[in-house]
Amino acid sequence: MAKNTAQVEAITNREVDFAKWYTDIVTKAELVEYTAVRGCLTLLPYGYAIWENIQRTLDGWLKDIGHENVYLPMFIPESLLQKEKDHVEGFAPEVAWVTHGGDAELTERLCVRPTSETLFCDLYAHIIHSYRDLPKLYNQWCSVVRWEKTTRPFLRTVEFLWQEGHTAHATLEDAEAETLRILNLYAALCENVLAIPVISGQKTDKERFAGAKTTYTVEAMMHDGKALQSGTSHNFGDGFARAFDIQFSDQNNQLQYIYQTSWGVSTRLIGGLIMTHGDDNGLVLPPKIAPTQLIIVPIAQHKEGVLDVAHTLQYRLSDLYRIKLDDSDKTPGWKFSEHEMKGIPLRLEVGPKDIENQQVLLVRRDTGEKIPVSMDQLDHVVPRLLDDVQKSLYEKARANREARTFHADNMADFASLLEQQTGFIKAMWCGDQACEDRIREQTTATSRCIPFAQEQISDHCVCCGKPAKHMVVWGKSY
RNA sequence: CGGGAUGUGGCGCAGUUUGGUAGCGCGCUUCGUUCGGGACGAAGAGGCCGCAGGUUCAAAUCCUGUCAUCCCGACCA
Repeated sequence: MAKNTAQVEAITNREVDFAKWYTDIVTKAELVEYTAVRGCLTLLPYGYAIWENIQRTLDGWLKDIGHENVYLPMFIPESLLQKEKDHVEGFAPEVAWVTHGGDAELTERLCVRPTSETLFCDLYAHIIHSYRDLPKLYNQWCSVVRWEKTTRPFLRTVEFLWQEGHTAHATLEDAEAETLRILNLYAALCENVLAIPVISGQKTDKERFAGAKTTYTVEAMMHDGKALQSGTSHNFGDGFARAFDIQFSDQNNQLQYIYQTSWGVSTRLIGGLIMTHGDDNGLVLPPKIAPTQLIIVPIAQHKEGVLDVAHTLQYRLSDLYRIKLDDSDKTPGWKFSEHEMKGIPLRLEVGPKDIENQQVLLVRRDTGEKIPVSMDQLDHVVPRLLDDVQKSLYEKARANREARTFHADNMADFASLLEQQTGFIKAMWCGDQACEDRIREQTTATSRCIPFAQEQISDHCVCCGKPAKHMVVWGKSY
């Protein structure tokens, strides 16, 4: 069936200009509104609702495995930020400073938190004294500020919402287990809820978090083949503990440094959702995260009985699903396009003819497939379709990633593969940062991660030819 | 931070070259007719032309500065 051209022209074609398409979606789907401050966006109700769903899901999971939420200040005294050398070097260039309170200049300037490691360390130094105080499994939902030079909605903004978990443990092994436990949680969030396939692995030293011993990551591939770092989990070892002097007495009354982790996901995940599933008609949301899972569009709603039936259906289904009825006075065609732009997974059309036949028309957002369903079958069909949309979106994204993932055994192949198309390159690496730097210079690709699922592509480094240590996934990133 | 582009009713744009006091489409309001893929008609409302200086009798238009947005780099856990 031919699509009406008006709606196709409404947003930039995805294959023609992916960046423009993306910014069209974030505004036209009413996710964000630009503000007077560069890089700071208003999250509109629909965008914020997606975040609330992500938040609700992850927050529940974290609490299930013993984490507690806290809230620490948004200001960090300069002296505190300075305590861990690598950390401050990593963040100092992009922090915002508060220098005045009212008219009075502060004796010590305060930075607006770019992340809260230093505050958590300060806290832990105060409240951890004994092995009985461990572990501490704290999480914070907040916003942070990083004075980024270039910004893009959701992907990189000056202020953004996130959760940051900060945990303290008695041993390195406990910290490592926590780091990986959270990484798995992030992978599950991405794959099972957001339908975004990810590659779990370890960051190279070059890409590691400032002050961390080890950084793990879940890396996703967007529709255009670029990588999106979707969540990170860091094992700090006892580095911060030594810098902040956080010690506890163990069972043998010996003073020991604590071992710490930190981990976070942010509203960047919403950018991931858009760029993974969206199409030329707008956003496409997986049912598990969609603020509205099914939209009811009455046809000829002014006619006797139509709205009554629509309301009855809404009432009947709304116990189990997030449902809305659009009884505004727009035309049906307008509503179809609008709710497609918003990515609502299922549409239910009901009009006079349907009522006569005791049926409705269900339309899938992901495929456009139209499915007539008799009203008494709805309770069975809707959950099955929502489940199928969820799975299809994941499979489609996975297939795209596989189609854009290549192996390279030498630099010529590496470069020419990336010239032909954007995607992931799996290639062996010797572990030397000089090779990592050279690859970036020659191809603009960076190491995304050293996947846990290693493959033996060859036995030598793709760059220098020396014996290889790891298979690394490389790609251009957001 | 470097290179490029763009800022004109809510949105998208024309007008800038050649200075003369702002226009189109969509959207918005009201009424009527419509309603299974962004309906139609009629009547309305809405703009110190991003901001600040300057040149001029006169600036959306010329000059300087500045801010913002987008693209490409650099930077970025």
